[in-house]
Amino acid sequence: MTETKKIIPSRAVKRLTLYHYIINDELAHGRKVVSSSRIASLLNIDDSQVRKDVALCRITGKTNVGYDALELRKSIEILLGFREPKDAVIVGAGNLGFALAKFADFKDYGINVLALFDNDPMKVDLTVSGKTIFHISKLPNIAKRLQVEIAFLTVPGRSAQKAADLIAAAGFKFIWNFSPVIISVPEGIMVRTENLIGNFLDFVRA
Amino acid sequence: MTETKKIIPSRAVKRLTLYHYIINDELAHGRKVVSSSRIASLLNIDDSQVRKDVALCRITGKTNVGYDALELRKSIEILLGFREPKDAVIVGAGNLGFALAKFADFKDYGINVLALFDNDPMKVDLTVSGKTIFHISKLPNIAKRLQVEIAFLTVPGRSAQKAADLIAAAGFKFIWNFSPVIISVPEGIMVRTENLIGNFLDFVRA
DNA sequence: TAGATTGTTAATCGATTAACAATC
DNA sequence: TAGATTGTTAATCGATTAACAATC
Repeated sequence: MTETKKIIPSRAVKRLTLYHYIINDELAHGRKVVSSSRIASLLNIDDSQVRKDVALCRITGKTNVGYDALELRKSIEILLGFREPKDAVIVGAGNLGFALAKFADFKDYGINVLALFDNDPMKVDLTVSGKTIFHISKLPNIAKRLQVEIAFLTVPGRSAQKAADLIAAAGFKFIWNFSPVIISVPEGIMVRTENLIGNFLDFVRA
Repeated sequence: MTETKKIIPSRAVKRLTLYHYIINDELAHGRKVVSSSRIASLLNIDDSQVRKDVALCRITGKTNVGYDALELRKSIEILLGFREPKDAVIVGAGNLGFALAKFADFKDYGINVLALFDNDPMKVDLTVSGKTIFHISKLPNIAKRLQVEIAFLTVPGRSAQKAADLIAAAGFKFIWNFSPVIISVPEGIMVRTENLIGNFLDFVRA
């Protein structure tokens, strides 16, 4: 097992998600058609880039008009799997964990948060957006019972590796890491580090 | 004014930030030297990529040994401007705003959060990590007084455009947008949308 | 029609990877 | 020395942009 199949380039997945944001907004404003140049100008990208990405959806637009917004939205949802919900748990019930647990938009994109975990006994049994906080020691049992493979790691950097070890031992396959630390995991487990600081620096650097 | 000068490629900035995470960890474990292959294997990238990025720092390693960890760390800090703190405020004092306000690591990377803003009167005058929450109506005054140019936008999607309008009107130059919405701003203001959902989908897509 | 927009190919651009001489 | 690592050039790869015929 070297790599997940990747028919759609990473960049395209990210852009298509942004197109989906835009189409939602266009529809909310009563616009039923959206053109490649409209999307492109909102994102400051090339319009032929948009058309190429849309081609991945296997739909066709109307010459002189643009794309049917509902049709394009639906195609993106199918292509990117918004309609095949993926379960996840959050490890670290701090503010960031709470924010992700409460993030209503996740559901629209097929991300289904089931529960939170923390090592603070004071937090255990509280609920956030209807999701229970469990003690971290329950992670292996509950993970197995719920068959969940995805963990969001929202603990402080100094605890990240230890938490990752627990997550790995509990049989998870994907760790979405929000801490500014590179964690090591056994072969076969995928880690994605959300590099907030790097993104910020790339953004504001003079 | 079309574009900020960009001597260092975006990708390199992000990778160098990750190298910094790694060097911190290596030093914490008493390792004073770090090689390109060590960094590369932790990040699953090519080792010549690492050497190329390091070359941007204008330091040289030791053949047969690697890079001096302290020297490389310092060079990255200087190159990326960690030592020239940038002030910012947070608009939206929800869980995500709180998480960013409390995120201790920001300081190490030159990100200095001064205050938070919210439209909920109940939150006004509370403090988070020593930072005061002000009513959103105070944004123009305080922004001018503090000379701050960067705003982190952490309100829900449905309020994002409205909040962005206030931020733009208050004279900010950079908006780091965490909501799943593409916001429109006047010419001359930079927006970066942190595409969490896109990143997630790119990560776990089968 | 004239004008606007798609779909797609070709050209350009930039980023990653491979290779290897130089070095200690 | 032998082995490991850097620094750098060349080769490859992939992504973006330009261009334009086809269409309504």
